Amino acid sequence: MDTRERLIESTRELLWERGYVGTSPKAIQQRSGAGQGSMYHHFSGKPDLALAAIDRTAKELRERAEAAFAGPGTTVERVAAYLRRERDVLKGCPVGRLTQDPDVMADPGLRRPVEETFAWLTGRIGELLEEGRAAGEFDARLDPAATATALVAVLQGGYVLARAAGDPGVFATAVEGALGLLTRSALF
Amino acid sequence: MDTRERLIESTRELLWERGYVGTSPKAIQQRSGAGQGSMYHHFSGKPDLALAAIDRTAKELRERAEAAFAGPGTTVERVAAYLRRERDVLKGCPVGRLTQDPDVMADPGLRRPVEETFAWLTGRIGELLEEGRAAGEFDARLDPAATATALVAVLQGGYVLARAAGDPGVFATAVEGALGLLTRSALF
DNA sequence: GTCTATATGGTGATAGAC
DNA sequence: GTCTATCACCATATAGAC
Repeated sequence: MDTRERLIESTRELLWERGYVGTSPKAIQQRSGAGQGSMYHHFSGKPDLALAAIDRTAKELRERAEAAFAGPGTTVERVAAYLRRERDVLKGCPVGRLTQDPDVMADPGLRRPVEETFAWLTGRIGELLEEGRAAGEFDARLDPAATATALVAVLQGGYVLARAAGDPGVFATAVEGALGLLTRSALF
Repeated sequence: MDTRERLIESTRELLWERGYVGTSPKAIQQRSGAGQGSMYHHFSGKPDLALAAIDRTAKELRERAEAAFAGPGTTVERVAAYLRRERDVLKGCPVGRLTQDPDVMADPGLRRPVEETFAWLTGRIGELLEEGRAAGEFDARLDPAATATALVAVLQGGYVLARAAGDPGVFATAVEGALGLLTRSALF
């Protein structure tokens, strides 16, 4: 892995662990093993490096979601597979945590990938639920878009509650609670 | 409002807006109009002041929730009233945002009120749903505790999605999506 | 590409006068 | 109780040699 690559990967880790405000160029240099001059040669500064890191993290989230959605089963089963996917729960969502970072939200360039990621994810799950509704997989009175938004919110909130409790099981409980509601409505 | 009080209130605002890592003693002094010496006279330092602020914010959240739960209607209606309560959506949850702050989670004293708040809220909603189930308000196969966890997660995740989108409407959509699921299951 | 030197301002506090 | 002085260190770079 070359220096530029190590800088991006170290920044991704630090943004996940400490957020944008809590991540200093010095910390990035130390973790990546790159020097001051090296970092400013490859990137114009902290925002530029953070953008490269955030873009990659957002892309990765999207690819993992697509992989789960492409699996076998009914549409509801594929959505459930994504919700139940293995996760580093106590570390939180590497994209969702950025919404709490005032300096990220204040910078349109840094904010865009965050906004796009959730718009895409919610829209994609909404499409799947729409298909499921058309196939008669659950109560036709449910609004696919609103239900999709609620499911993505359960994931993001599940991270919050699990971190508060210091227990990854809380995330799983939230997901199963939501799937229980969706499944009950599937048995109408 | 005396100096001590202004220090606590200013810290509450700053923790909400910028988090613990993003809030400096200097910023607190400027917002409160208190001097350096004044702040260190009333509090031993940043963690001590943050604890006073977090405790008060947690207490407030609890009181507002109790007020909604004590309203009229069936238990499901009272839970719905809490979920739909007016909120400063784009500012996020003043307690939930602290779970993303590594320095808060690393300090047991600061972390305790956060942990207790969510344990209490989830447990309280679980009790209400348990009552509702006993009263036949919804599908008896639903697990009240898991459903309560999912509902609280929808709130916390709703804040995240609304901030990502820059649109408070997304929070409302998530809540209505979740209530739609709960209501459909009430019509079993 | 990478290094070291240098710079301005912020962070989180302590000391002691008033 | 509040103020000013002082401090050691960190944040976020820029400059220019190698």
